[in-house]
Order: sequence, then structure tokens, then C-alpha cells
Amino acid sequence: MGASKTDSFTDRQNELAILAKALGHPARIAIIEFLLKVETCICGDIVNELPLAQPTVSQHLKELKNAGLIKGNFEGTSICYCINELGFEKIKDFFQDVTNHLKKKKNECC
Amino acid sequence: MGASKTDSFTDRQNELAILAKALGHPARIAIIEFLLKVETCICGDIVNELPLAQPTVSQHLKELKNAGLIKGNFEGTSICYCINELGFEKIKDFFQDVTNHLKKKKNECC
DNA sequence: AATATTAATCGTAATATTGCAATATAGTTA
DNA sequence: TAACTATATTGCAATATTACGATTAATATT
Repeated sequence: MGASKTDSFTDRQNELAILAKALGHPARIAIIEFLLKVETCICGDIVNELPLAQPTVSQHLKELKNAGLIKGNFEGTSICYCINELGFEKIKDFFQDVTNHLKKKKNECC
Repeated sequence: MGASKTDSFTDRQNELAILAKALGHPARIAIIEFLLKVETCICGDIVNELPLAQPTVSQHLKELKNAGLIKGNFEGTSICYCINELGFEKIKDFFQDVTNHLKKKKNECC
């Protein structure tokens, strides 16, 4: 196999999984952290921040973009990247839900 | 390749990636949601909740456990599973950081 | 127009993931 | 002890991911 049985799960479950999966690589965590650090949109320069070749970085950026975690606009010769708040809102809500439920739980046995 | 260059990233980046990756599959999101829904530890019965064969579910549970997102204790003939709050705390903090930084940002161009 | 710059895409090799049948392991019960 | 139940492990096939060199596409600059 190798392909997930996405049809068997809810849209919400699949969407959350796509968002989480996009962050499931240290390079993509690093990209997000860099975008946060500069505290503004960044035009180019992401390749120089990472220990990876340009095509590899481009691929990681594409995955983050497809998942809805970053946005990229053309800015002259280069591209201007920044965080897509919508995607982070969705996944943050999931973790908020988890946290809220955990508060109500007793967790007697584990 | 196929193997991530984990050596090139910080421990924190790798740890967050491992946590996110573990949630990067709808079945594993479903498992977490089920553990939340029952609002207590669950002994057995997870296989019946998912549209997957027993060995596949067992494998997903193992991955969640390795990532530190669930705990499993032997309870007689079956195993008692529940959420591992520590793991969720770590990844929740990451998203809290992201959210805090986003509040400070201007986001002029995207 | 020719050249440089920036980023995406293609092609490909190495490795990882997903899913399950078959089997193994371990505790429980008859 | 033998049969039953619950979960883990093994082995394997199909597919996905990771990484990068080579190339392409598009815009700037000279």
C-alpha cells in the first residue's frame, strides 16, 4: 500500500492530518520558525537559512503552501513568503480542543 | 534519499517534527479524538472504532506512543490507552508561540 | 538581445510509510 | 493443559517522501 485510506475518515480528520503532516519535517518547522523570527514577509533568502539545496527547499515550501500554512506572492523577481494564519488557526483550534478535554478528564489509570 | 537530514536541525525542530508527523495521518487523528471523546482511559476496543485491520491499528498506536502522544498500560488481558498530556503540551506550546508572534506581525504584503 | 538572478519543475535514487495476512505472544478461562 | 481472547510482530507489496543535479521559466539588468 503506502496510500492512506482517506475515504474512511471524516473531512476534518483528513484536513487536520494534512496540516500536521506538513509540519512533520524539521526543515518545514525551521521554515515556519524563520518566518516568525523575521516578523514580516520574507522575499527570497529562505534557501540560505536552511542546510538544504534550493530544489529541496522549494519542494518543502510547496508542501507548506499546499497545506495552507504559508502564502507566497510574486514580488518582482522573487517570491514573498509569509505565514498563512488560517491554517494555523485550524490546527491551533484542534490542540485547544484537546487541552480543554484533558482538563475535564480524570486520567485514573495511566 | 527518503531520509530526513535530522542532524542539520535543532533538537527542538526535530522533536516538534516528530510530534507533528505522528498526527499526520487521519487514523491517528481519529484515535486521539476517540480517546478524547470517551473522556477516560480506554481498554481495548480501539480496533473496532477504526476502519482498519488490527495490525494496522496496532502500528498506528505504536507510532503515537513512540512520539509521546499516548500512553499504554497493560490491564489484564488488554491494554489501557490514554492521552499523554506531556506530548500535547509540547506541541501546543509551539502553536501558542506561533499565535503570539502572529499578533505582533503586520503582514503587509500577503 | 545577452546575461544574470530567482525560484519551480523534472528525473531519479534512496528510504519511509501504509496496510494487511499470517504468525507470534501473552493472559484468561474452561 | 487446551482453547480462547487481545495485542504485537513479521514480512511483503504498493505507494509516498526526501534530497538533489540538471533543467526550465520568468523577470531584471546591462
